Amino acid sequence: MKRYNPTEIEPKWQKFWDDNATYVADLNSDKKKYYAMSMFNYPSGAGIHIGHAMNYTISDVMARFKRQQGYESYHPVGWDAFGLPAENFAIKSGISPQESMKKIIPGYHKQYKAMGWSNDWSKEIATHDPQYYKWTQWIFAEMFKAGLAYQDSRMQWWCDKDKTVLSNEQVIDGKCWRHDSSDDPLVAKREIKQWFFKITDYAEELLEATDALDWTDTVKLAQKNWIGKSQGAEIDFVVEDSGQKIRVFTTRPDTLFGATFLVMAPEHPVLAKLTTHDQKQAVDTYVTESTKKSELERMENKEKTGVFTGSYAINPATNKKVPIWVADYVLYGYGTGAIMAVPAHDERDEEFAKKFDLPVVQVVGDDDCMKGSGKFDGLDVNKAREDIVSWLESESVGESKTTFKIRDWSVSRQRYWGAPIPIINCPTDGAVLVPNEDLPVVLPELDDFAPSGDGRSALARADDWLKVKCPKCGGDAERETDTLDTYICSSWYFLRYLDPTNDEKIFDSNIANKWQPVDFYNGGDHATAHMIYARFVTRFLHKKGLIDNPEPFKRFLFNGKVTAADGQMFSKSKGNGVDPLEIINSGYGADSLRTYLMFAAPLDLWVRWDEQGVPGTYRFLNRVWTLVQEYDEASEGEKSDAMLRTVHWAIKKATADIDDQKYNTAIAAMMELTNDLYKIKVKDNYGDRANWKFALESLVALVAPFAPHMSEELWQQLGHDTSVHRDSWPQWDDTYLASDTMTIAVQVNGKLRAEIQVSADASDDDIKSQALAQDNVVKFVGDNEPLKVIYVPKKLVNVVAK
RNA sequence: GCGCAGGUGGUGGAAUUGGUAGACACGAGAGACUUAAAAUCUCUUGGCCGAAUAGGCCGUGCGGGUUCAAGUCCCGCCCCGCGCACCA
Repeated sequence: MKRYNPTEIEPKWQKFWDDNATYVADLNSDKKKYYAMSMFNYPSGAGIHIGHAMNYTISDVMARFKRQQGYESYHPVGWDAFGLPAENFAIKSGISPQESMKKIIPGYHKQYKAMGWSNDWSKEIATHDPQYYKWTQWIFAEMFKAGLAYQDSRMQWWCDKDKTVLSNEQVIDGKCWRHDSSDDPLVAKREIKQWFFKITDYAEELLEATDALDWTDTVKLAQKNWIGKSQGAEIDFVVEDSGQKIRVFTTRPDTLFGATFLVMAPEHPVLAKLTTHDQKQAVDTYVTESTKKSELERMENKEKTGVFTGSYAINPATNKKVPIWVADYVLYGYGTGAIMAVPAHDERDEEFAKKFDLPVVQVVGDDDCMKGSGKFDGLDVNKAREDIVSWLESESVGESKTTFKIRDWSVSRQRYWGAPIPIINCPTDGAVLVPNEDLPVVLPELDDFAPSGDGRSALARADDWLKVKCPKCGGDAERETDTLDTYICSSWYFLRYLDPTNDEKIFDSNIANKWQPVDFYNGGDHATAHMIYARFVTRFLHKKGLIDNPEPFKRFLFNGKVTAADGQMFSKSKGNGVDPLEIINSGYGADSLRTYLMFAAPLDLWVRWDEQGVPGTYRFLNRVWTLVQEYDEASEGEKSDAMLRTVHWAIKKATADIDDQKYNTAIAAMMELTNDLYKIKVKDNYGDRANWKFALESLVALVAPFAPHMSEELWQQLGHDTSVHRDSWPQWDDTYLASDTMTIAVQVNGKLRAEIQVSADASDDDIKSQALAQDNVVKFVGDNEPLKVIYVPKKLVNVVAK
């Protein structure tokens, strides 16, 4: 008997699938989900593509496997794209993941090398995909034409390790998203001129559309919080003497009469103007110190700090003088960067007022009605809010205003890799778009990829590439040296996948509309950034009339991750990671690992790594294997249909569970089926060839999404010459699930006292009287007449007695 | 602080959404095979009483409640985890 040996089987089928990629991906099959799961035949799929992400090893594993498979490089779009959803797209579009991977692989390693990363794969030479860059650049160009891409100089997060700016979304706990280990530095802010996408223009509609999404509430809420809409008013305070206006944003215009001082952010541009001579030194010192502090330090220090500017403004409602302070608890990036402080009705202002002994004036009573607010006294706060805003507007000292927390998306990166921004900077014409016919702008080959040190990328040194003629005036000009955030690439790859070879346009709308939106998108760690960007770009393309549906993903599941046994995240610096390759190569194989990761817990739960887990699923796969081997060696014998009931039950259960993304219970059903078949084969010794063939084929096909290699091998052994991954999903037949008898639980006062077997067509009364006749029921009911007998059809009888 | 999701055996987790709690697996124990071990196969495994695969009592974080019936619903606590966090 042949033994189960993953080390031998897995490479064999990997090669087979590589050679027959389009054959495996069958567009016409309606077994989408099944395909989606089983398609990805790289062993790395164990860790990544079929569920729980082993978070820290993603890059390494991908790179190593790409190299094993003969690919020279990979890209984040790559691993995003290779996930479950990507397989979906690959299938829908009729191309294989391998094929799509070849399409979408811009360079990466060169930059890593430049960063001094030590991974051996960084030695590899990068390749770029001009086609993919071309359409990413085209999106930039269209955004630019629509006024949605603009350049601005502002303070921006800066990662010293990558020598690049980061978006707000890429800063996690004060650290760069790529460098977030304990030994990595905190990021700081720098003033840099860079490109932005005006995602704020879409804030309102992104927010409004969020509720209708069929996503989990947690993720929807994260999106809403990130967009962070607040309604309120902007109000002008005039500085005494100078006449300078200071505009503040508040969500509580009703408390205007209680505004007893103003607070400005240290970065506020008019601050210097209104600081008095006496206070100048104190203010300057404070501003310098607080800008030096990282935002994280500012947040950690909850103790309020601040300095008086020496100036006063007039509260437009009370006409009273209120002092103007500077304090870093006011954020320059939000609202107007200045606030009216109402210590009576705002905790933070109250804290500040207490510390610096500033006046507190109550303007809302316990009854939620206004007081001390002149003609607005007695009004309900909600009414007062409206009335005060109308009054402000009529007096031209303020207006109703809605503010969002979300900022424009910073898309410039000072990295070598990534699609170059298709802009030419001309001394006379300014920023000029590279004409469409000149796209793509391809990265030049360089020997040294380190950033140029002046805040620009390595591209600044590529003279031949850099120096060009202005498309408008023909004069000498230079290319933009920033490249685009790779998040842009991952914001639309799912659309390109549908039509990956189109040279004419970004994708064909008819094809895209046929498949969009994505039915089921499974990812990790993408509750905000990626999901908001992808929604934004899709909406933009929708507005351009390229795609009907403005939302990219119908369902989104944020899968859990595997953590170390102590619950901590895997991390390189802690050295507590688990390398999927080690497990695979130690003889258990990728199939066992994949199956374990799916079996350990529901997909959205985080699981702790358990060393015993993979041996467990290996044992299960081994049992499946053995069944097929023994069947092969057994000979014709007695007829038997003992296995059919359990087979049909398992097909039904597993199919429903997989549809529901309940992979753990689907696998449990397959294990039950296997255990049952073991018991049956002892009795009939595989005598009924036809029934056993059906049973084993069904089992193998069910297991295939989780253990694609082994199933393929067994499928061939069972006499097929087509792939198990092609239209093999078994059908169940309900007639085998019907039973002549059923088991009814019998309770007395809700406690289980007996079980009875009754025929399936027994009448309710019959069942009730049988239940009442049980010895144990009689014992507990006693002599008294039962008060009530409840029969829950096909389940239980509950006798209510005194 | 705000929000979200949870709390079930020694462990990971099941439970058709109000209907037999603990599926399946890990771990543990026993047996078969073996010179032996590993592998494999079979059985046992929530706690307590009991010879029992007779039956009983207790049991889903804690305290109350609704119901014929509560892991599931309601009220009040406690504890872990995650996300956001000086957003005016």
